[in-house]
Amino acid sequence: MKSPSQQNYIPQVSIDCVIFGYSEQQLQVLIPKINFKGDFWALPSGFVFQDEDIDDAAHRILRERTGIESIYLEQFKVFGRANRSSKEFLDKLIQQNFDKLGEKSASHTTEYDWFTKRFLSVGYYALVDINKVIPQKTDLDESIEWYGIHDLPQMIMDHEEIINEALKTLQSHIDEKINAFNLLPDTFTMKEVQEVYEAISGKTFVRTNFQKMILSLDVLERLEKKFTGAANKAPYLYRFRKE
Amino acid sequence: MKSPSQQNYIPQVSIDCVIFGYSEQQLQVLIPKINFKGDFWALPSGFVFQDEDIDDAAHRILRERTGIESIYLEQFKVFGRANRSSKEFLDKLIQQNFDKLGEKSASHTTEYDWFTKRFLSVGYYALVDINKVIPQKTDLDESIEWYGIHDLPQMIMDHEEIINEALKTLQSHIDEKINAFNLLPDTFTMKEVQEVYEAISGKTFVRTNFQKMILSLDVLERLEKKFTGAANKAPYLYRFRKE
DNA sequence: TTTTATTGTATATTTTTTATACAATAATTT
DNA sequence: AAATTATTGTATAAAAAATATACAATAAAA
Repeated sequence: MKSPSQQNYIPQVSIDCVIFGYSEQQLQVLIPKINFKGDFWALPSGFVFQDEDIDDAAHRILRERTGIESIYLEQFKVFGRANRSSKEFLDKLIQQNFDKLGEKSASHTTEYDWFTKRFLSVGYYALVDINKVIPQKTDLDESIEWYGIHDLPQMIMDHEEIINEALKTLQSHIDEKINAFNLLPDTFTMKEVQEVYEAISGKTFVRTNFQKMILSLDVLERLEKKFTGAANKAPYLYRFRKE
Repeated sequence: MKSPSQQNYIPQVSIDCVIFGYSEQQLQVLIPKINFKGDFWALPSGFVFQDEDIDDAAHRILRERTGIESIYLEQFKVFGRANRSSKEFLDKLIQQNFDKLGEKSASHTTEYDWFTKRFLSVGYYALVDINKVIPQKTDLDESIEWYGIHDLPQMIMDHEEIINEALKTLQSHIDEKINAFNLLPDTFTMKEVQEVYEAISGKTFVRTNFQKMILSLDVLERLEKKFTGAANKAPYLYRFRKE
């Protein structure tokens, strides 16, 4: 990742990504822990090159973080409160960066001017098959891991609010856009589909009616049965049909 | 309106407003004609001060243009294609501004540097009672007028796309947010409500069922009857109840 | 062969949506 | 003053969708 101090980015604009995965009957969010004393976590983020489409920038950032080439994402909101990045936090962060990048370019404090200013952040959410993701740490991160949506770590600034807004948007999109299947592997059982929908919406569904509803969407094709080894009937596998 | 060349704005970010009104059974959009040869129209727009909430900036811009203090608005999308402002168009526009603002600050071409760069535009849509609006022309405008959503003039850049996106968003919001009443005066008949809903959605509704649906929302209070002078029963007036 | 757990399918019930009929009203016409 | 007309408000019937319930099919274990 290139240093953000270079000037071919659009200034004072960042992209924050809420990367949703699914496992253990819960939505998961991929979150890096930033290398900064105080144990803080920040959403995967990046900047927009001067000659780059904003959607392309989001795809690029997500590719860098997940290793996935073709990723499903939706822009959902711009966060632009004047005081969204508290001054104290930024001061500390710059000091920390100063230590790390000191040799390279610490001579001019003005290089960091753009960073002390207020940022507008464009929020994107992504839906990925958690098994396909190989989380990529940057040199600003201490770690990058999946966290259950209801077990989030302490986020910087307004990043928890951004996650909550992403979730609300996903919940409202789930019916109209039929995008929840992006959270699942290529093949899956009907039960898994139901559990994903329940994890997203926070509601439970009656199995038989849920199946009828999903099949009426006419987007699934049924494959062979799945051998589970359990003492019961094997469920059919389904695949999302993209035309 | 202050000159955009001053540096206390967030650079390369603008706010574009789609101001919806309603009259003559059609959605109307308030659009200024820019003072620029070639007959071009541009959405009312503005910039964000460094210490200003982005929502506040949108409110400020709308106040400047409509004269209305408290206005209903929703942020709906960021437009950030790299080539969204064609170079040729901008070159012409700058030349034109150069003529107009020549005396003041034409000495330094660099003052206009920020303007030649690509902009990210945050789209907001507003809903207003068209009778309460007193359209305000700025010194960059030749005129500012209402246009039927289906009779738009030739818009610059991607502004027609922005209007279409605003309409799509409004259409999807109309049921969940119950905001269509912002387009009507304080009191109105049921028929007017229906016509507004039809103008927004592009669909027609059966009168009796529509009335039942609206009343079931439980947001209207019924007032006196309205004397029309016509040879028929006078309709009841309703008022939107804000609690 | 019986039991068990779970899936797939059918059907009944309830709720919501849509369609239709008609009474109430107020100004105009006769 | 009574009949006519246009439009609103209300009730009800029909259709569709959503929800609840029952049960058959399956495959492995007991």
